[in-house]
Amino acid sequence: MAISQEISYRLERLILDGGLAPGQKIPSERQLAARLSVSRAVIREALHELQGRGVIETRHGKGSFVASIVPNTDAMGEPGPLMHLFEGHPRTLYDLLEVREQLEGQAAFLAAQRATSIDKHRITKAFKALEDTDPLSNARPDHGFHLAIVEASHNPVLVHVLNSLKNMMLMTVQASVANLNPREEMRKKIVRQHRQLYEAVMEGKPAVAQKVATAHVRFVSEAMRNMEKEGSKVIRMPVPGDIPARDSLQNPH
Amino acid sequence: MAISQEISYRLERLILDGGLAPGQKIPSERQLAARLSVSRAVIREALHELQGRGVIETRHGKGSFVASIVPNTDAMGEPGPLMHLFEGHPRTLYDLLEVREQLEGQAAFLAAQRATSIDKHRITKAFKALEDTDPLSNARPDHGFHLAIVEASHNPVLVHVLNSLKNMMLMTVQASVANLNPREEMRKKIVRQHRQLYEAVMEGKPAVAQKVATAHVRFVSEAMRNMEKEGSKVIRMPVPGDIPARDSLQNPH
DNA sequence: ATTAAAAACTGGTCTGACCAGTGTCCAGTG
DNA sequence: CACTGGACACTGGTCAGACCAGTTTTTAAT
Repeated sequence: MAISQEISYRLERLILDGGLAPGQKIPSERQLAARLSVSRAVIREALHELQGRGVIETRHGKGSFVASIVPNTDAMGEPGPLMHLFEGHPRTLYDLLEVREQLEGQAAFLAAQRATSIDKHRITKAFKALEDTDPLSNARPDHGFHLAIVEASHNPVLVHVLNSLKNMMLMTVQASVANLNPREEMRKKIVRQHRQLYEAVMEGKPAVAQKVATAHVRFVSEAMRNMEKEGSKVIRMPVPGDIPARDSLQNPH
Repeated sequence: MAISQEISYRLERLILDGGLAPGQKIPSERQLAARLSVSRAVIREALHELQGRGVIETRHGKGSFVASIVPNTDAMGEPGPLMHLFEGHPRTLYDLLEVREQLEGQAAFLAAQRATSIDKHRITKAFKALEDTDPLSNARPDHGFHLAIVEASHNPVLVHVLNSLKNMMLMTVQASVANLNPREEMRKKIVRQHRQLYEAVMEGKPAVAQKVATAHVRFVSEAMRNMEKEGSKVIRMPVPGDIPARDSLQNPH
């Protein structure tokens, strides 16, 4: 194996095993090169590898620093090996929505087909909560409504996959409702879509439910696209310097 | 932003957006350096970054190659977040196929819509391998054919999700082809379905491709259901120490 | 035609130089 | 005295050319 890779592994293990804390500065390239008796080039290559892996961040004139490790582990679903796809690639968001469009439609279809009276009760409850809520803070009800429908599909695999996708979205996007609702026309359209979806599921019309749900996701997706064109930042990228405050631990002056 | 990062970004977008297909060779470092008017060093740094991100693989003396998207990263021994769903619930297999039906259809749709000439070449190659193979041992070609189509969709999220589902299936089911092919009528039907799918994708008929792919999965699913009724064991419970070859995706050599 | 050596690729490493940001520290200024 | 400015000593970023080490292709001898 190449030297640069051995070094990148050694450094990564050093970091992950706790030898170096997030935000902490890594020795300079020249120091590492001297210390490990290799050229500066291989050090730089090793560091770039770690950089690509998100383990460190490098700032011109300052040095390289251990990146804050993904704060996962919370009750939410796995951060996933997919996360790296997002870094700097807004397009992936739309890939994601493209898939969601399909699955959300299927969920609606199955829900309309299989929902039991208990499911329907839950869906109704969630729907009313959605209607009664202040548009400004209705991210949670919105989620709850869709979740109720997905669960009514009685397909655990579907539930899991959609849940994963949603978690991935939450990590990259400001909640869509929070972005879209402020615009009155859009808000009204979304409310109508929700109502149509609700009714189709309750009345047991799978084909209609699927169509409405698919259209709903597509609508949201395109709305985001437009907003992006208008300059609003939809994607939230990891920005250097976004890893603040930890430096204070480090520089004793 | 540093030049090396701009380059790595450009290359990655090129790859994800379909300019370069998995397994394909990337121009040599010296060529890239000359073409982009930068030193070889920055090219190497950019490539190391992509390497760290798992986008490419480099082999001494041969060159750098686009990695099969979503190869592993979480691989090796991970039981997987979903595995617990299966324990003692054969039904989940059909839930899984239900979802796959939808996604495989979408993949076919997108592939028919977006496949580049390179994609088409790979698909054709996989298809011919499928036709030329002894039905008894054609689990791999079958997999390769479907994978080629999915990757031609140029939606990394879709690739990842389907790959996850497929891994789950491999852990629970004897490869469907191995079960189904012995029955001559079924084998013929499946071969015809494959051919239809192939032609629809190659001729750029998204709607047809989607329909055929969906029908194909459904057919396999129902065939399994029937076999189960007849007493054949389809489900294979996960056994410790089983964890079969996840590397099934890895290509090029 | 077969085979073995040679040449022409590929990536991997080294060296030493210079450019470009950042922070420090000290002299000269008000 | 406080303050500003600039030299200087860091940091990473880029460049050039050389050579080593695998791989493939071409060539030449059998």
